[in-house]
Amino acid sequence: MNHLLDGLTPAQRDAVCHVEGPLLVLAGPGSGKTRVVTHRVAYLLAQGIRAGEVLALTFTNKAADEMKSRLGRLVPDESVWVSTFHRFCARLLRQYATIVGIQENYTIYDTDDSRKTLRRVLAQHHLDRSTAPPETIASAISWAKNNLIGPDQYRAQSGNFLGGIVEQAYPAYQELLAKCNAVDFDDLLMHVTTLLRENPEIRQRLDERFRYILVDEYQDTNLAQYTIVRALSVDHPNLAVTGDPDQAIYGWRGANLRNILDFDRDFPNVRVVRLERNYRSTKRILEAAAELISHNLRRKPKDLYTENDDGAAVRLVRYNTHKDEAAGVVARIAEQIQSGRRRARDCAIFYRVNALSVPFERALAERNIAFQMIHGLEFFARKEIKDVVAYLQLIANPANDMALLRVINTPARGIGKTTLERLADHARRQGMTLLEAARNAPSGKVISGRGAKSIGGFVALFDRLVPLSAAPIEELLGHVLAESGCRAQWEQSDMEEDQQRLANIDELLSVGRDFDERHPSGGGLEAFLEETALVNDTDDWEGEADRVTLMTLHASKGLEFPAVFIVAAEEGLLPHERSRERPEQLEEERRLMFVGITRAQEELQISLAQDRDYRGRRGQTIPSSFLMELPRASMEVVGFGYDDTSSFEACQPDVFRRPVAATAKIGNGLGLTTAAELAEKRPAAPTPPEAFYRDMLVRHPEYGLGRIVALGGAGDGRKATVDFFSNAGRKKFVLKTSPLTPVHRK
DNA sequence: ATTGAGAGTTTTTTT
DNA sequence: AACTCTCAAT
Repeated sequence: MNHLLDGLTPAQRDAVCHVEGPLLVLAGPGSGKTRVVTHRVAYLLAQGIRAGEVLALTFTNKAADEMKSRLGRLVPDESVWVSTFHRFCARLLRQYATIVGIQENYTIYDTDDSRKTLRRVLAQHHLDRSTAPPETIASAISWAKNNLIGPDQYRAQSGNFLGGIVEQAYPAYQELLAKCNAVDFDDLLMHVTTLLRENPEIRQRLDERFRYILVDEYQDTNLAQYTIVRALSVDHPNLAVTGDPDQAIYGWRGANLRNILDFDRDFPNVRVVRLERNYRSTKRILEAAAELISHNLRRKPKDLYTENDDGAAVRLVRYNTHKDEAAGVVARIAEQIQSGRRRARDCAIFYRVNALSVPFERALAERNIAFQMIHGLEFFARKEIKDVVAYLQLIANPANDMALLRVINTPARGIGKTTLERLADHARRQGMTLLEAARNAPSGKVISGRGAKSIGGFVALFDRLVPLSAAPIEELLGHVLAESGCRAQWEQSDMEEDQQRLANIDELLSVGRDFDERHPSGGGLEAFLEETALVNDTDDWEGEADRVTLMTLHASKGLEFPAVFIVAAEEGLLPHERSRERPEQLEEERRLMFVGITRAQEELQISLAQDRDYRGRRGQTIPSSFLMELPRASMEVVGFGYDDTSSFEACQPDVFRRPVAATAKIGNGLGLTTAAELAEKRPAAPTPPEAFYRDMLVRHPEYGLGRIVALGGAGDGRKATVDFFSNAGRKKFVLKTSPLTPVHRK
């Protein structure tokens, strides 16, 4: 057992050796938290506690996988249940579904399905023309669920317009979910809290079963998660939570900082361990982080320190334009790679919003530096994947109307909008599911003869697939692809897009095969669907690949890199404009920057551009107010008029003038591209919109070569539709402002 | 039933 | 700038 304690500090050892009773580990960034948690689990097991009594909960699959693999190395023969909150709840509900009023074969709706369900509800109640966008209503419902306010309990404040709509929409939405035998992500948590609250004997049994519970990133828990964890720690209050209030960045998703701040009030006998020594960053970097976060008022002060070297000064750089910023950052990265001092994988670029990645992607591509982005379309959110998975969902849960709507005319079977509306009408009047309605679709009267025939064909297809539901997943998928005609449709097409779809489908087949291999005795369709619903591919960021990483500040939590570049530190972006109304939100933005800074091990640069194109508009920027809160005296400040700190203040909001001399200084001896170099690279005069014609070959800096297949509009509004030869597919551009250039053949 | 043009939207994100 | 959705025209 001694090896578990080797090399630990006294504080870390305290936490690891804590067995009975509540434990709060306040762990600063880079303080070896994961190590402490895994060693503690191993220690518990060494004390004779059975692995089955231990439950470790995380927020993300990535964190769960990380913990699992580190535990696997420490105690190879034991298997502790490590899971995300949602997966844990999904499992429990599979077992206790009927008690909370759903059936065991329930479907988990992702954001997309849940949004569609809500739209349907709004349309039915004629609320869809209200001024409240579905997005807003959805987040209000989500907020209510996370705060355990049920559909019948929701009451709008008088005079609150949005609240009034939500009060109507929420119960109707919930009813429609129930009818489809479906739950959304928030329901997974809310149903479990109901289960535990209304069934004391079940609660007690589970409390007994999970005697030792660990929760990671406790500062990000919302009321529902808090309630679940508390309910399971009544008779056996061996609850160990780890977290850092300064890294709470999910307040906008319902996380409640009070959960961690008041933990000692909930569990009076709590043992509190503080891990404040940082093993990750240089002194200079940690200093900057500490100074910044000290401006938050709503926090428990803490002493961050490190025995690491001073390291290089943190750099604060202002560039002329966003393009200069991208070129400058990338030039610096390129220089480090070329000189052999770093590898691409050592460098990361963080930004506040995804849209800011574009200039960096282009600059990296231009220099042929490999990069990976954590972003965008998740694998299981792609249309073709969702379509095929929807067939499986419908087989598993025939009440799932959303799945039926998705597949009934995919591929096209001549079942149009009118036919569907009548079918839905019929279903609603008869109180049936859409599938039931389709089965006895009254030909002639309600639905046209042709429509009824198509519907009949679909029902027959469904009936052919159902008997195969117990087959291995890969085989079932194969049948679905063949019988539905999806595969044939894509195979016959010569569109690049459809070829890409086939490739994605192959990927899905291999996911199925992998599942089959892991569940040789037949894991069950439901288990497979649960897995796909609760996974997304943000999780498979490859830490191993030798590539520069681009990601949002949010995504950076939990990671570390030798060299970090935080870009676009401008008012309105960081802090984001939508967070300026309330002081708590501003503090959260500050924490977000704190998280970003503390990812850096050796080198940190924070930058901004004086002029930035954003959302199609060009404008002058204002330096982030957070820059004023950094220890500038010990930093290297570049590009703020004169390269010294005193003039920094002159760049604050009211003054924008930039002496011409400063332009040259940006690149001076700092490994950055000089202004002159940048000017050379700037493209020649743009091609006028009229010069483009049909079938013309064009080049896009990101998507590569393509052919114009359609043109529309005139003058500045002239648009072109381009088919790219790469797998970017077909895209549309406003010619006046697009980066498209004609390709001239010799 | 498919296509096109126009309008409106655009934080962060797990699950 | 670019995406998504909606409505109208073919």
